[in-house]
Amino acid sequence: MNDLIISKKELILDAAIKIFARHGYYGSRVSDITEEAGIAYGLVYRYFRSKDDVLISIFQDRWNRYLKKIEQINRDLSDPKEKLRSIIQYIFRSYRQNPDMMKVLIMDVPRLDKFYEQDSQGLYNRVFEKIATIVKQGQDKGIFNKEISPILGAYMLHGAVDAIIRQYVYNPNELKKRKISIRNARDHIIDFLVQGFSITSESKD
Amino acid sequence: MNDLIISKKELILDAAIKIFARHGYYGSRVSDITEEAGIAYGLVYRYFRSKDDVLISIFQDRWNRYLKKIEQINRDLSDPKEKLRSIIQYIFRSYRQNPDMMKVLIMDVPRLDKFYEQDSQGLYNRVFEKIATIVKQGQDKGIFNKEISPILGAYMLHGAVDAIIRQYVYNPNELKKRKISIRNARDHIIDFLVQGFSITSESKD
Amino acid sequence: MNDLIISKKELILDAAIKIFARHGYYGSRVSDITEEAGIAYGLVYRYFRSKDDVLISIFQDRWNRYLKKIEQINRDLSDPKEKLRSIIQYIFRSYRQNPDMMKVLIMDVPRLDKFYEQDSQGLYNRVFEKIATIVKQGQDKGIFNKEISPILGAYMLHGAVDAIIRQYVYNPNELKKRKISIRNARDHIIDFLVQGFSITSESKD
Amino acid sequence: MNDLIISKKELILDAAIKIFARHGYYGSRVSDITEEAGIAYGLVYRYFRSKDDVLISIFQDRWNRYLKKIEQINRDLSDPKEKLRSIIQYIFRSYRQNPDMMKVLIMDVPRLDKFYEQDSQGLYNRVFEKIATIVKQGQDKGIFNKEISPILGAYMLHGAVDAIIRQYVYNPNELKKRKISIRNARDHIIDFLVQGFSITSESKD
DNA sequence: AATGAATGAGGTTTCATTCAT
DNA sequence: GATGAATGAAACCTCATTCAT
Repeated sequence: MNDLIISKKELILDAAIKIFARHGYYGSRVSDITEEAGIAYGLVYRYFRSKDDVLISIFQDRWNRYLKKIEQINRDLSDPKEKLRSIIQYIFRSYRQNPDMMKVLIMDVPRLDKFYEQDSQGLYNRVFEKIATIVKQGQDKGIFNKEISPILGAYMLHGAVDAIIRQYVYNPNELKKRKISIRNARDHIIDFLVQGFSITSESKD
Repeated sequence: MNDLIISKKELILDAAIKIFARHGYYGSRVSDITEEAGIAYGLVYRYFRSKDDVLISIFQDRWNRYLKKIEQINRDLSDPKEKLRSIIQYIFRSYRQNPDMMKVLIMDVPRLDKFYEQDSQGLYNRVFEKIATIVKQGQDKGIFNKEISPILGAYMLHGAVDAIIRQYVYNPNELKKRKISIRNARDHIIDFLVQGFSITSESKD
Repeated sequence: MNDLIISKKELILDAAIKIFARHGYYGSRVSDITEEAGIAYGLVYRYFRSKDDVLISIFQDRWNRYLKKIEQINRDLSDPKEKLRSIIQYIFRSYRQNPDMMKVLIMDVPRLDKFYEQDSQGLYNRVFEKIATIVKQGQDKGIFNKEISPILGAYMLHGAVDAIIRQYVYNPNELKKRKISIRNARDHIIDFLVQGFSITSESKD
Repeated sequence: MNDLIISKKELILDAAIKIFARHGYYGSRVSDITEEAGIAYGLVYRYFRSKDDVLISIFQDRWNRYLKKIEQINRDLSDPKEKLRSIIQYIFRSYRQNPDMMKVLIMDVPRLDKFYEQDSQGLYNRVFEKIATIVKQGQDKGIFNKEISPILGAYMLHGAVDAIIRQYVYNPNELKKRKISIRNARDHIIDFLVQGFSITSESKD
């Protein structure tokens, strides 16, 4: 029973994601959010300090889950390749389940000054460190190319994944034209990136 | 002689880059730009339709050059690996020469509604098509893995490069901590991406 | 026994005085008052019609006491000079006992629209009439200068006293610099004002 | 010709005085001011930092003139009694010429936090020091009672004058009832206050 | 009586754009 | 072309008041 009751905070956050995804953060009015949520204008300010705060909360809520997911993947799997594959799959799954959320995370969050403050950057960096650690494990195990800086690898992995998703969100025609489905794309990316990390005959030279 | 005279339009564009880089597009006022340029408040509107238009002009100016550069690389080099290497080097060189410009291109341009209108997307897509064509050449020559969609490869390449540059711009401490210089990073990326594209013993199976 | 129980109304009033004194009427939120009083947000509205009403109640509570005090002074003393002296002493004593209250009475009450409505002005004017009557008595007894309008005298007396207290409240450094204590000031004022009313060689001309 | 052109700043200030006098500072909207001035909404913010700033400017403009007037009185007259008389006359004349202005100065200015900042308090205190100096001169000349602290005298003088004017502004019925005209009042006050300062037979004892 | 979540009107300020000179 | 004063729409946030529990 209690599970059915969505907290007001959650309600606002969900509405904000929908609205931000539609018009972008700067194109969205607080009143759009409250209207979407079916609540009174001022109520947002009982749960959030400001409009900024709503956006940052979306980021933090989501990236905390992401961090936990990575930790879980770390526990459940042992092969670094599988771990990276799992992370990428998770990102794509998140996109399919809530494309609006992903849109907001990719397009709106990084525009916000507050995102670059200590608090959020800490969380942001922690995620990349975790991914870098996985790369490092692969290197130690002799699976991944030792030439690659683990942290740079983590950034590149994310950059590549984000770029693809961004195309699906904002420029889908180019991909439809070529008949590349999102699942297709995901598998390409996994192959490409995992291979990028791997030791090959060439890099063995 | 004429080359020494910077047109007013150019003057405004240069000032805008500096200002947008500093405070972001939404954090910048038109008056900030004119002040930086040392011109009258309203003059921007003689050269540009709107504030949006200024940002889009920066994008178009730059990406037209970028397109030409890729075409030149295409003419001058024949090895697809070398071509991609050259493109990546060009992007990093551009960043080193004008980091503000790159900041604006990565952070502000893609977050502007107008960027997703026909006009700009045409230019944007043309660049990615060119890069995709290079990947295709590599595949036809038996150098690149045929499994990879050329267009996805192009997006990933750019996404990875952008992600790294974004870290240098917004989160440099993490990279300084690890003593990874920008040139270092560039070479890592080149190795990683070019290998990602390449046929390897593994992908040959 | 009942005397020890402070009614909720009283509790709110005391909290309001503290809060209004600190931030001024317009700078104080109803929630500040309830927080200070340690009661629920909405409870103020069970005891008062509005925020205005709280301030007006402070005024009325206090000025009713003040009126009674003046009446008592009128009964207990006979010399008009002594009466005025007593009134001034009472005001200063009130200030010393509850400076916050005086701050509110001097600064907030007279700047509230509602204060100028019939209801409060009646009480306000009754006090000044009482003081004017004392001046009149002095004139009739040949002690006070008949040239002075009693009501104007009453206003001036209060204006002078209020001005001094206001300085102690808002600009105490100027008085500290000159080492004038509040009791000092009180005695000066009494002398000055009582003399102002008195018949002198000059005014006898 | 130039004299006929009122600067925009002046225009706004005049409108603000009218509006503040009518509804009080907190009851006045910036749009009321611009409407009264017949100008665009945002123009206020080209000439003033904020609504606060408009009110403070009124105070500073006026009190700077007041200070100059006192200085002029100081130069032109020699008898301290005459000087005080002149100051009081000046205040009453100001009131008659622009009652709205006086209303604002008495009722709105002292409510404003900014008024208590260094800048405005400096000006405020300088005026009182000047008046105190005149009292001191009178004491040195053997005309004024040495018992009175000059600065307290200055405060009392102003407090008494302000109190009377306030009654004319907000509570005129009480004075009309008693048929006391404003000029009447002025002369009473002058007599009362100047006598308050003077050496009398009584204070000579 | 007590609580505090919910309401929503209202006002300040910002700033892109226009326009008279 | 150049200037910068003028315009006014737009939106965030506050907070007095109400109301369901």
